[in-house]
Amino acid sequence: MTERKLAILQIAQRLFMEKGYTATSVRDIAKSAGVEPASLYSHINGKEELLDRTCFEMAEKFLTGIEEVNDIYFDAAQKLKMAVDTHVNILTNHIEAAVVFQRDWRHLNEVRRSEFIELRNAYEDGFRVIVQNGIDEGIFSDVDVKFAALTILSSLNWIVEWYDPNGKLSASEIAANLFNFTFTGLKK
Amino acid sequence: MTERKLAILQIAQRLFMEKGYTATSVRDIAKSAGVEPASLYSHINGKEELLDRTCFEMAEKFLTGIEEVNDIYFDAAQKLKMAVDTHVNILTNHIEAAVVFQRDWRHLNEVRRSEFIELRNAYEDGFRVIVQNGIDEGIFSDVDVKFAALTILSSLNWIVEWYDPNGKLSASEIAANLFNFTFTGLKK
DNA sequence: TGTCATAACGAACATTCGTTAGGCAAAAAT
DNA sequence: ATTTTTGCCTAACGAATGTTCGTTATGACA
Repeated sequence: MTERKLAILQIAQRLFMEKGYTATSVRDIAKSAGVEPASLYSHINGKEELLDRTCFEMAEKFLTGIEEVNDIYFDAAQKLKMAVDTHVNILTNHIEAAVVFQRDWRHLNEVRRSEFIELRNAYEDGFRVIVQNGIDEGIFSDVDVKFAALTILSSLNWIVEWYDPNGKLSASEIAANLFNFTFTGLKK
Repeated sequence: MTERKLAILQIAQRLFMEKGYTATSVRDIAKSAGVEPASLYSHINGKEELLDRTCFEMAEKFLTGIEEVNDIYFDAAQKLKMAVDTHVNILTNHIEAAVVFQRDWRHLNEVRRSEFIELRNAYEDGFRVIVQNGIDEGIFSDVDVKFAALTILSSLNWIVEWYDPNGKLSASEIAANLFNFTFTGLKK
């Protein structure tokens, strides 16, 4: 990906975050890039490519993260800590892309949307594995695994709605708080 | 509000839920209502009215709920239980409107968006009061109040992303699970 | 010097957008 | 029985949508 193309992608992500994918026009993006609308098409295939790249690049980051955690660590408490940490880090380090990833994946075309949902399910599965591990190890209480994983992910995902890079809580503080909260909610 | 107007509003809410406010056209709504686009304007002032009503009617429901809880109950644990219960009930009983309320309030016009955010803050404040009560009563551990309230609300709000009226978990089971999880995460 | 790739341009494309105007038939109110 | 209201219609509006077109200036490389 060219430097210029990357710059355009980032501009688009910022606008998508601010106004949403559908409400952001190609002309908006062009204006922010200081270029005529038609000129964008020297770099991209179309508006949807910008959404597609954003969603799938983020999905890959998340998925790689959870796979590493489940590969490397053994103890469920450690795994949970690392998974939360990784999630919060990816999210806060790419906040614009993360917001788009969370909110606008619905506007992918049918085929890509299906693929996206599969990746998302795989990621959720990674968290279910952790919860199940904890139960098997006897350190988590015997909760509904699916529900617990979903609730943890709720807290993690909602961060995009309030995270402020200049706010008083740093990414690692947020991660620590969230691990503490979810772990206490789970442990026996 | 006329019967017909209410029907149109509900049709719009279903479509807004499925495709998002911006991606739903007046023609889509008209088609679903079995009517020509122009005919809708006998009943509504414009597309935005449908979004506006949805957002503010839901906001009022939530706000009334939390105010009642904080008025009636005394003990923080009871309050939390009732607040979670009320939230889950409003949400599951009006799932289409709830989804729109969650996702599309950003597309309100500037003035109404500000008003909406104020209501939302007031609601969050209601939860902060509960957490603070619990700390003062000595039954909750000494957490960051703002952060805790936000995390609880994350779990509650994320329900709209996965709730299935025909799923295996009923609204009251969801509420019970969520209270259990958040309460355990908070208590000393 | 001639050839090619890059990145931009202005103009235009067909389509869709939310909305308005004006009329017409049936139902409700007087 | 006459008037008014209701609910819908067809037709059209101006604006905005994503995208394609042919062209051009620039600069690297042969």
